[in-house]
Amino acid sequence: MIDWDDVRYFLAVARGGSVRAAAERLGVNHSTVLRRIAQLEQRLGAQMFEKLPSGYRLTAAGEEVLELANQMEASSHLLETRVFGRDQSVRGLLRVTLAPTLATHLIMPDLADFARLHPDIEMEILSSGELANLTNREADVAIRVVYDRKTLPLNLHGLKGPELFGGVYMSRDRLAAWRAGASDPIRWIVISGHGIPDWAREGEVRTTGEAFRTTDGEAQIAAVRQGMGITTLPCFIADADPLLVRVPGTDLHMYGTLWLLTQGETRKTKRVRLFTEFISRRLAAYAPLLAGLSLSRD
Amino acid sequence: MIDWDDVRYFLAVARGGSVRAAAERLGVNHSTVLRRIAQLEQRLGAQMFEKLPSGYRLTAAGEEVLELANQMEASSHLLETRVFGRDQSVRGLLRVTLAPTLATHLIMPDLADFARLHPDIEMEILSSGELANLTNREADVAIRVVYDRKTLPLNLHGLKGPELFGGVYMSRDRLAAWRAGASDPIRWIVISGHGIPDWAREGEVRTTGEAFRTTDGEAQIAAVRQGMGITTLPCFIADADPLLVRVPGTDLHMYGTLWLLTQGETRKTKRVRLFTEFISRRLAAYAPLLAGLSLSRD
DNA sequence: CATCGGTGGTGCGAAATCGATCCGGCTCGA
DNA sequence: TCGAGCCGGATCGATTTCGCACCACCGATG
Repeated sequence: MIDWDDVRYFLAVARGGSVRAAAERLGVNHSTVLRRIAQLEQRLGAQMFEKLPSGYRLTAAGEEVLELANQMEASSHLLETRVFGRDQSVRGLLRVTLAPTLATHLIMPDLADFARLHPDIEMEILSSGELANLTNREADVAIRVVYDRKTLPLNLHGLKGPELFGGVYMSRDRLAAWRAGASDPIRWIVISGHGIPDWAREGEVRTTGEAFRTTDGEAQIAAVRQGMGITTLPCFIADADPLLVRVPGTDLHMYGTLWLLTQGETRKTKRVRLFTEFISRRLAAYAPLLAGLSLSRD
Repeated sequence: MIDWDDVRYFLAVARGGSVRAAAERLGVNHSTVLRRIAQLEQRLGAQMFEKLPSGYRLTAAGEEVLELANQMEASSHLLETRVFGRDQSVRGLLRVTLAPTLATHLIMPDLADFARLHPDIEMEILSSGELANLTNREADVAIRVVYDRKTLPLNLHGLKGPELFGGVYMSRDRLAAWRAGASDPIRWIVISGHGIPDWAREGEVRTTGEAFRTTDGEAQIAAVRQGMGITTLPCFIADADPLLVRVPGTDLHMYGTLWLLTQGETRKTKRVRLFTEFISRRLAAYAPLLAGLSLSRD
């Protein structure tokens, strides 16, 4: 096997026309160039230069080598430019994964702010349903709601965020109608696969009929806004929605805790550190909202 | 400027999955690999591997490097083969890879003849189990048994040889004992991982008990010679063995076709042409033996 | 629980590489 | 004609690199 670095010396000689010129360009002693060219020729079993008194001149074989050496150089340059300082510099790609509801209802404005603040960071938001795998480097940072701290993967580094509370909600108009004595059925709205938590059944308003099942959270919100019935929602979504009110007689309940998760080596990069610091400050500011304590308008 | 040879080390680690595996593949000490990877990462200013207890794993930056390192390797291989292809002298190295059974039981005498005929050609026979990679120039010529022509690599040049047949064999003494009424169990002898082909089950002699499994072909032959039972073997091996006979009532079956494979530029060299012409003549002469038609002694 | 085979990491002495220097040959122009 | 300024090549001591022998760690295994 040839020493790839010898090809670099070969290129310098082919371009400089002499061993000494190549040595100067490479910043090494000319005897080093001499030895490495000799080594390359010996390993390839071919003469690539005519050793003239006026310098080194490419042979026919050398011309062919030159072509492929140029290819190697091109790849090497691409390699360097693409990756050089990738970790230290701000410039580069940052992938963030989070739950869709968090993205659309809460922190998308903050992501936008961050992107505006750091135009060199190419951002990719992965909020497509299921959890991305940090260990496989599908994402660099994950923002997750964790119900039980013990379920956190041990190989990830976690930064604890504020706690997230949920409540029982219904349409403001529907509640008014119910108070006025309307007898239309009020149904439970649930996402398929999920049940109705016990703590949500204690309100004054009684439901009737079968549950109304939706496929995802957005449809669930739409349904409750249309006055379809009662559902449980995170406070930060429902409290911010003027069409929704908490069902009288119900309490809040903790959904879980927000965690910023990063992984191994990627945590050390500048981009990831910038993002985690930024977003954790923003999350901290959201703490009252997330806890359901910001009912200024009600 | 990075040391281009470090990229070669990088490739080995990326493929081997660990520093030690890469070191073995490169034929150097693992601490050397460790140092050169560290040097490359430092010069590029980026982490290319996560240093896990289970080994080195590519980071996102490493994935990008890998792509371009592969390009460099491709150019390097082309460079080597191109130069080698220009070499028209008889003197030099010629590497041939073939299946171990072919080497030991059939064409080693022919390789010896060729070596005697061309003392200036330094020969290297690679018959260590797995297929050598011609594209990486691990070998110049490959002699392979090909079961399906479609599986031939498209980038290689193939010269078709004779067809290879196999049969069902057992020990001559064992068959005589069976005919005399001996009731000792006769077992199937198979190489671990291989099954018993349907076409081999049709003979007069019935097997009993569990299969007898061996790790390689040589052990298989030794077992059948000891009268352990019945097995399938290429005709050119078994017909040449006076201790073995075909099981009555069984037919021959085609194993595949012998192919002489050469690669790109190396095909043009004098040494390779000399060898392929020589060995294909010898193989053609073996055609009856390989087809199982030379039972002069039975 | 001990063991065993795998991993990455670390000093240290040996070995290979490099750099400085000198030498001879060639060319070209004063 | 002769010396300046190139060139490649050889030698030798300094420097870097490498291989070896360890260590700690982890996971599987008996």
